[in-house]
Amino acid sequence: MSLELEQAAAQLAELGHPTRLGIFRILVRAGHQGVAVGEIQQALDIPNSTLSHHLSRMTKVGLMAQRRDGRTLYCSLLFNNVETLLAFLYDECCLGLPSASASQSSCCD
Amino acid sequence: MSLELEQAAAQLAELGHPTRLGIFRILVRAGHQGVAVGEIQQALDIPNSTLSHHLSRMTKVGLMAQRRDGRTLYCSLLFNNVETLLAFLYDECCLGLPSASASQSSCCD
DNA sequence: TTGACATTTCCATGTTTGTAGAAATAATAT
DNA sequence: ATATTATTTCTACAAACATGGAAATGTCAA
Repeated sequence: MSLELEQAAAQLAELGHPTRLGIFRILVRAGHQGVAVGEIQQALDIPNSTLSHHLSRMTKVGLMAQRRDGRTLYCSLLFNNVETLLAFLYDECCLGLPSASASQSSCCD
Repeated sequence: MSLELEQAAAQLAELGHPTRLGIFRILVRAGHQGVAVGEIQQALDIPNSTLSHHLSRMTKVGLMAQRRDGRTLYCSLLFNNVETLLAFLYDECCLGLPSASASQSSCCD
């Protein structure tokens, strides 16, 4: 089983949790500058230890990164990696089809 | 937390497992006609009960469906639902950005 | 150098998952 | 009826995960 697939699966597994998908959503909207952990906590209203656990998981698989500024930590999405992941899925979905390039503009009908 | 997000998270969680992502890959390539369970088993070389477990999970969240023809069961991707899922992610990623529509052609740089 | 703030690490606990052998079910052929 | 093929359900168990309280860490301000 390819490393690429293992990597994609690991990242998808992290996105596959309501709270973390919610975090993802917030991070996307925040753009490259990122959001403070505390801001995420306020938005989602969950205990700090629980949030921290989810953030560290997402960081571990390369979905986001953290950078400290004074006493607040900013989280920001690793957009490159997210795009790689989505590209993987789209390749599997559309370009992966034997006849896709020739006969169809979209495989998902 | 919205139902749409819960649904997306549930489907992503299923894709977030190497074996199941491998199944997904096979199903995509098989197109609408689908693949026999036995064929998937041969391709992945895992015990029938383990495979069956993964297939039922994927079915449960609406990623695929099964249809019997004689004594073989064919599995096929629910392409509509997969596209909905990918659209959700893409919306979150690109259209979700406040300034996306105005200033950028892609958010994932 | 004490106090407040922001966040993580540690710890404990209950829940879900992944795995696979063995038995059961379904469909077909002889 | 019986055997064969195809697949699921049952069962059990270890490993991983999710949750959150409490204590620890890092940073700044007075």
